[in-house]
Amino acid sequence: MYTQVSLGGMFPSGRVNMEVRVRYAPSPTGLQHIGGIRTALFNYFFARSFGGKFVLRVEDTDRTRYSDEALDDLYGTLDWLGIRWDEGPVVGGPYGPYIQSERYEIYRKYAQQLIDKGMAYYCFCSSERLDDLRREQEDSHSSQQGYDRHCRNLSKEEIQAYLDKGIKPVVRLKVPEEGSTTFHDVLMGDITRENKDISPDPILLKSDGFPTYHLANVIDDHLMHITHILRAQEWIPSGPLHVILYNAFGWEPPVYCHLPMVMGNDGHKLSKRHGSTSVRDFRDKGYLPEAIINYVTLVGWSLDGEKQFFSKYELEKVFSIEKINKAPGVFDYKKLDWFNGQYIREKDDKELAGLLIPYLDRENLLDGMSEDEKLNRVIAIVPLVKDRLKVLSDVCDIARFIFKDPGTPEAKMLCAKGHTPQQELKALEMAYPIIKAGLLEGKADAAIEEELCELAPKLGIKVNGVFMPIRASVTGSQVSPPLFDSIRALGYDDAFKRMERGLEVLGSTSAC
RNA sequence: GGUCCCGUCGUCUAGGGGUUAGGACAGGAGAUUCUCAGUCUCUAAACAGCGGUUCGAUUCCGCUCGGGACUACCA
Repeated sequence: MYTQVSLGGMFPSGRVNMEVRVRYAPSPTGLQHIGGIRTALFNYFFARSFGGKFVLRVEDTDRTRYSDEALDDLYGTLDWLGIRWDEGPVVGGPYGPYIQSERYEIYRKYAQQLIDKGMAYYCFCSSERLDDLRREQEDSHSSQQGYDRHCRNLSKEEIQAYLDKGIKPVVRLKVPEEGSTTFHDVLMGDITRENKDISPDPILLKSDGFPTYHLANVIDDHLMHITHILRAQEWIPSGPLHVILYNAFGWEPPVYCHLPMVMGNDGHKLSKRHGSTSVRDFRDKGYLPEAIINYVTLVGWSLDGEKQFFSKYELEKVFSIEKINKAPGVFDYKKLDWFNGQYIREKDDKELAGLLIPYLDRENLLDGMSEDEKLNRVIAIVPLVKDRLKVLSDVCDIARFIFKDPGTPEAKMLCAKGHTPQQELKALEMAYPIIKAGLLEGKADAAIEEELCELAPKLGIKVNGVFMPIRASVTGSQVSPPLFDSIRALGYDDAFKRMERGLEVLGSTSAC
């Protein structure tokens, strides 16, 4: 036995030198899902790591669920993530069109080919009959599931009779009733299924003339010279079916690699009820593409279990299919938050300011400022917020007090934990002149801070009790960025006015 | 119901016939500190179970159990 680099199972017919061509083929029926985008990423990285081609194909053969918005979202999302496709809609390519609805005639032609070969047939069953059949099977717990092959052996005359009646047929695949079908999966190994357990004669061409996924995907993958199919594990059950189709056409199937699914914390397929699932949602909340890419590729894949930060560029080099995990993975929102925070902290102030402005704008906090003013003001506050952001939109809550008067605070708000309004009134009365004078004289923060701290023992309260009434007066909140920085960001005049207002509130309060 | 896939800390994972089973997030404790973050240190936490094979299994095999997917004129 010789040892050899075993890329064997990874290439069709063991051809190791061929160009890798993969595709991401979503259907534009909704916003791009985190799970879908992970499939796109895996395909993209796999292609890049082999210097191959990443093809985008739009599977819009279900015209009832199609939406323009979904298509825009697909392009917008990939663009935002920085995932460019080598061939596909917009950019074109040698095997187009890349939008399935524009390939209508192609599918009809190949379906006819199968009919001519006797490997597919017309079916005239009404959807009512099919519904009844399904219901019957369910009620009787029949082991026989699916279509009963009613039209499988219609004579020429019978077919013509139906056609004459104007009934629009569907085309069904003749799945062999005997034997078994095996396909190879890079991760899973060989997967075999008895032919009798394969969906009995699935529809290839719908009555509207459009193909179903099964037909379209096989034809397109072949015509587009796709070498590897990386798709979600939910497709495993139809793997043998697709192989039967390839065989029926006399084509060689590509190499399969079924990706583990992305689940919610309850172990079910990630869906809306678990939280945000569309990339657009994450983008709106202020997640960075770097964080999404990094985290999402880490569910179901890891390099060595140690390294956890990966740029897109690195992944294009280092991604490998054999390191994909077989087991489904739970999408951890908290961990995404952590990654996002890490990437936010890596930004320089100017870039981060540019990212933050749209969020501040969205809440009208920058009204009346020119673009230059906005940039300068926001750059100035970035140091205060940077460490406190999990998502970009957090900036609004953290920095709102700088741009908008929080209004007269409640007395309770002004009191540190365990301190009475009387104590806090005294504290603020004494602290205010110190801080005002200190700031105006340009004293060092540390010096002012020391003076304020010395107040605490004199008043018999905690240091926190000295700072809280100031903080809460100025920011309208018990949590804020560091006090002196906050005051400077706001401006002395406003800050002093708010402290005076705090004094009034405490002065007119007896208890809280 | 049938078919298929999966099974290491709560979560993402590394590892693999003999290891103190490693890392990260989340959790807990502490340090820093004007609050909140951030940062640093420490800590708790796993091989689903049962049978084999073997000198030795978490690792290989089988079964059980658990979880999931599919079972559309949707993809």
